[in-house]
Amino acid sequence: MKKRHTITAALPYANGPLHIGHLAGAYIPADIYARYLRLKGKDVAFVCGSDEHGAAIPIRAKKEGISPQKIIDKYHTIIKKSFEDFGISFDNYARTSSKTHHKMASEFFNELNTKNIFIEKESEQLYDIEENQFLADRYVEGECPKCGFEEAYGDQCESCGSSLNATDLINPKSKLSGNIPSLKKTKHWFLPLNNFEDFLNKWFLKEKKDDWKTNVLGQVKSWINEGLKPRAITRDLDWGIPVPIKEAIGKVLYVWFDAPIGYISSTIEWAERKNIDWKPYWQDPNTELVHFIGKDNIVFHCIIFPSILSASGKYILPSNVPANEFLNLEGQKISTSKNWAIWLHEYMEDFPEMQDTLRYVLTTNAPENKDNDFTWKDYQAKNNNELVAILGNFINRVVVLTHKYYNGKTPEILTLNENEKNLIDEVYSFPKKIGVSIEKFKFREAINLMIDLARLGNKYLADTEPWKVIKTDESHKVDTIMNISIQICGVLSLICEPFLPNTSKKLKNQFNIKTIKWEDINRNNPVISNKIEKSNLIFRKIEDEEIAFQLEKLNDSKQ
RNA sequence: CGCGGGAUAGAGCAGUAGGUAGCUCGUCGGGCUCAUAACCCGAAGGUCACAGGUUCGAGUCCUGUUCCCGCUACCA
Repeated sequence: MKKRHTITAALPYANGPLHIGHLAGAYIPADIYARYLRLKGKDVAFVCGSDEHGAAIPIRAKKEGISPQKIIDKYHTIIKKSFEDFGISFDNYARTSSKTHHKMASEFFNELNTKNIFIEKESEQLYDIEENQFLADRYVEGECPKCGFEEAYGDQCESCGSSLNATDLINPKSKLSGNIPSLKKTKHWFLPLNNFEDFLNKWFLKEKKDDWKTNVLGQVKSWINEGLKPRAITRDLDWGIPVPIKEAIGKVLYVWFDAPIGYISSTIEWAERKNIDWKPYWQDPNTELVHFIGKDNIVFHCIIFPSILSASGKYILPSNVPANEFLNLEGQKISTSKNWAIWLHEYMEDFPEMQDTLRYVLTTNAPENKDNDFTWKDYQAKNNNELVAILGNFINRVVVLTHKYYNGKTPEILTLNENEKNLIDEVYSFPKKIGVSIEKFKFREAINLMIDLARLGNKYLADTEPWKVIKTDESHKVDTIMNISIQICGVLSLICEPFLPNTSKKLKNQFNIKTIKWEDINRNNPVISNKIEKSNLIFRKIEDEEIAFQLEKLNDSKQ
């Protein structure tokens, strides 16, 4: 029985397009992991989808003067396209507005409600009489009591950053009508996380979590140690999944209650399409569940969602949550509202066919342990000095030499000396080493190893100098040199697949290599064919002007 | 304010059973010329945020301080 792996990547919120931070934080690492496991022959379900509920979407819709449905349709389409462009290989990309998801989330609520897991509490909340609607904190605007900023939200002041209660605001106004909100009683359903402290403690103590990232583990432990409180999982809002009980008319499920369930509904959609049972992917204890997220989502994936899953009793828990830190851009925080970002759909227009370059740069510079900075200059340097000069150039050298000396036909190995035997051993040790790094979620380390193999190839050519040897080559030494070099290219074409899927495809075509299982890449099974195609360069240099243009564009669009 | 993470060569990062500080890029010098002026070799460059402490010995352990990021429960 093949081991099952359920891999999730954070559901992107469908109120804006994707930027490089999204890619670096969750989607590229998740994609590398999923592709690698598939190459190992594992049974993988890699799922994601658009998160289309929550208060921010109707607010955005109102601002743009269109319906919330239009907003989510628009951004779902853009987001989905970006994932396809960048080769994020989801088995299914769903949306939380789907029927499947509404049904699943409602069932979850009902199941836990029937089991009396929730508690109900009444509280007073701001209400807009004219709109006949309760106001989520985000719907209330007013003067910040701490800094005096006049457009503070009910939950937070964007100016001074303090957390607020909507009732603290001076001169509060409804964002819907502009009216002064009044207070009205309302009832909500709460998930009493305090009842889950024992479960969470056991879960974290029983299983050794030494392999979890310190940032994730530290955060989770601190939350548990501080003591957990009940958390409201319903909202007074008209956008979302209706709370599926009679007495809760006009209320919807809190977006963070339904969103993680979206991973499950996405898996269900996929399984239905494939006509297989989805349940083992979420309920078989032998399945390994991994959530890829950014550090802002740690509490939801390590405390709240596991509590919900355990309350149901049928589900497995994540075996790891390798959350990344944040990626900054040119020294500043990426910000959608300030338009300080590199949008993926714009990148594709400016750098068509160069998605692997961005994948490469974002992987080598991934914020695995701490916040990192993306700069255009670094992007250019990594492309020109590493992808072009080391990987692309090595491939090109081998292709050119093979065509020059052998017309594109692969020569045979005659004899191997001690150095070459060792070299071949080393070449075929890379898949294993890279696999170890990927399984530890050290993607930066893994991709550097991949480039190291190209370095090894360059060094081998420099050391053996076939262009000199060929002049007096009575013993056909060059045959062996080129055969080994071609094998290195072959191995590269296979092991770069998780990181650079487009490049891998090109290389496999050029060297006539078929995809084989990761474990089968070994010296008993030389990765080689008898013919090599001539073809275009696989990477191109990026000129200074292109970088200057991007920097200018970035600064011009800043708001 | 509380909690968690981070601070290491010009830049980006590794580095815990505590034992002469590493990698990539950049810079400088040399070699090679098959290759996208690419490749290969060598060198320079760091009081490991700051201040104390434990120790024969601290980037690594302890205490305090500073700065950056996140969380702090109705933004997602």
